[in-house]
Amino acid sequence: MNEEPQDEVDRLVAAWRSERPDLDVEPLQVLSRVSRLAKHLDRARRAAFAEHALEPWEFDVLTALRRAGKPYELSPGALIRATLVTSGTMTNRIDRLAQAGLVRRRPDPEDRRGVLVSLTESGLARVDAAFAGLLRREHDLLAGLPLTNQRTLSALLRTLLAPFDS
Amino acid sequence: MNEEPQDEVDRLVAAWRSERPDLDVEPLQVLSRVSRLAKHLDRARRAAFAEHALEPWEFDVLTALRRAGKPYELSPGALIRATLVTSGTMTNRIDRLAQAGLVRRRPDPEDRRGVLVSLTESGLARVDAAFAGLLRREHDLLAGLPLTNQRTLSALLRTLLAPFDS
DNA sequence: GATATGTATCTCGATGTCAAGACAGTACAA
DNA sequence: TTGTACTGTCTTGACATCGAGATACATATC
Repeated sequence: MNEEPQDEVDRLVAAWRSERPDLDVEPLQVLSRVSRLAKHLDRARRAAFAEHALEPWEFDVLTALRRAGKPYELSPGALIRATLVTSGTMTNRIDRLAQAGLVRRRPDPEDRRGVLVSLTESGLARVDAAFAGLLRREHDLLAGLPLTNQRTLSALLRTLLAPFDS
Repeated sequence: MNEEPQDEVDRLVAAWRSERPDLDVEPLQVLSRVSRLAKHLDRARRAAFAEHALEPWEFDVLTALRRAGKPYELSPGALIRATLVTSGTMTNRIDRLAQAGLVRRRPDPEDRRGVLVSLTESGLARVDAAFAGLLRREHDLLAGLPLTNQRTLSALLRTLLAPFDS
């Protein structure tokens, strides 16, 4: 009845069952895997971006702008919502991206509290190259999973994610 | 044919399809959801641990020791492998946990390079309380998903995770 | 048993993040 | 139109992390 452990979470769950047989540790099967997989993905992404001399945080901001479409311009507030970081972090990120010549800041003509951040030519080129590279790598990571299974997986994850994004 | 977006990733994918129709962004359906969900989970965990005055990093180390079973003792190296952090980070974590009276350090009698870290009484009590609280919350997060679906989900995630943990 | 290579842990400096709060500007109700 | 609450951005200080390197000890090879 007992299967061989196939990943670290199988081992982790088995250890808990042995130490705390009174607890229902079933939730870990899903949620610990999500956390651990995300950690591994972070590392893989870091490696992918290194080829384009980009940090993951730089990529996050640049892609948000890229997705916005021409003129590739968003407010810091919109960038905050897109990247799930705090305002202090975003100010710092924009500063450094501007310093690196990848984005530009200008006052919002409609709201004098506001600022608009846009991609430079160089920022656009860099993010497009890095994104293509990332997709190649991510495609490889998923190679072991047939497309039908990928669809099932993303549908289930969407159910879990929806309450947060509502 | 076009469904309503149900989470942030649906919107993100739609934006990419519109901006870069030449690219196959299907991998994002799975992998972006994993990353974003992990980020939300981190926050939820942080909130759960706050009730027990524990930080997530403290919990990570303490649970690794707890799972080891009596005498709740592991080397820093084993803790590093269990938590996916670097050695510098782990030294720092152990220092602070020892300061807080939650773990104890002693020289490894078998290997004079080595050290063994173990839970104190107080550390054991804290981690057991926090773990029970975490499971309650995680159970609630998964409440929307029938157990069969949870099983499917964890099996698919395991397939993705296995190569990393080999 | 001497030398070389590997392993376990710690130290240190740089960095990115967060939380809290400051400040300027906007929106709306009285 | 004045007050009050709210919004958008930035500033600051504390903090956890990482990466590189240092140190001490262990193991393998000759």
